[in-house]
Amino acid sequence: MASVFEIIAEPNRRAILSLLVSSQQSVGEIERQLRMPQPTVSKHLRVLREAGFVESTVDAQRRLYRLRPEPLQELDAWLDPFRRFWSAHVDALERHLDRMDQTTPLKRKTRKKHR
Amino acid sequence: MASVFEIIAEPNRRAILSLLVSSQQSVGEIERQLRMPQPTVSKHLRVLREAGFVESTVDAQRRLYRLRPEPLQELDAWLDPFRRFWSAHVDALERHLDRMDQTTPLKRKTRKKHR
DNA sequence: CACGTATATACTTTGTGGCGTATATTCACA
DNA sequence: TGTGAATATACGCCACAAAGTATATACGTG
Repeated sequence: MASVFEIIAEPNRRAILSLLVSSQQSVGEIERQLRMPQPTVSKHLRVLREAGFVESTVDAQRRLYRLRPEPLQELDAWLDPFRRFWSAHVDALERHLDRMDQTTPLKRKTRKKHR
Repeated sequence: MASVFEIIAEPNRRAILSLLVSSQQSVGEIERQLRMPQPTVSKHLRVLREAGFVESTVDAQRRLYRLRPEPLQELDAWLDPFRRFWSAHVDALERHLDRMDQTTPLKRKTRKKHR
């Protein structure tokens, strides 16, 4: 399992990531909050760790897992060209509507600029 | 196959999406540019279409596929809390380095504000 | 209306990932 | 040092998705 995309394709892993966004958690805490069996949690954490999504520190018998930003930033970067695509689309739509404003000056709400 | 995440987990599908970001393409054009067998292209396009990533119009025997923004915007929205997380981290790091600047006024390059 | 092109679909096979169950490891503490 | 808690790992099983091959469908053109 290589890519960022395959890692986050698994719902339980996404749940774990979302849980860790607020603060670090031990395996047991994750297990309880997400109601999933302990081996499942450990196995997914292993995958996440090896892919760089999380890191852990030892606290006696507990391991505290916390988020690392890099892999999700990579995903964010992948989205970039698509963002350009859809903002271009919004622009085109707005130009279209503005043209309609000129041709048919009716009771239309004032067009607001985006961003 | 339900979620946006599972859809984009497949490398060939990501390749198709990246190809369509510039402009719409027929199945044959995709087939040639990505060097993948025609049934493979058609099957992935089916998945992408049913998940709302692409739409097609008929041009005689050809079908022209183009991108639709919604599903990837959904992914973008999912990333939101994580963006807050890592920008908080950059802030903390900067505060830390700024503090070091005060305590050890050495030959450090001038700290630049981000964003 | 026969033929070639473009695309979609059906069927089978194969590889892989996730889960459950059991067990190993590590640590604190009595 | 033995016992229980917390976590990790090993193994077997099953579901599912991707790919390949073959075939069907739709359309334009001679």
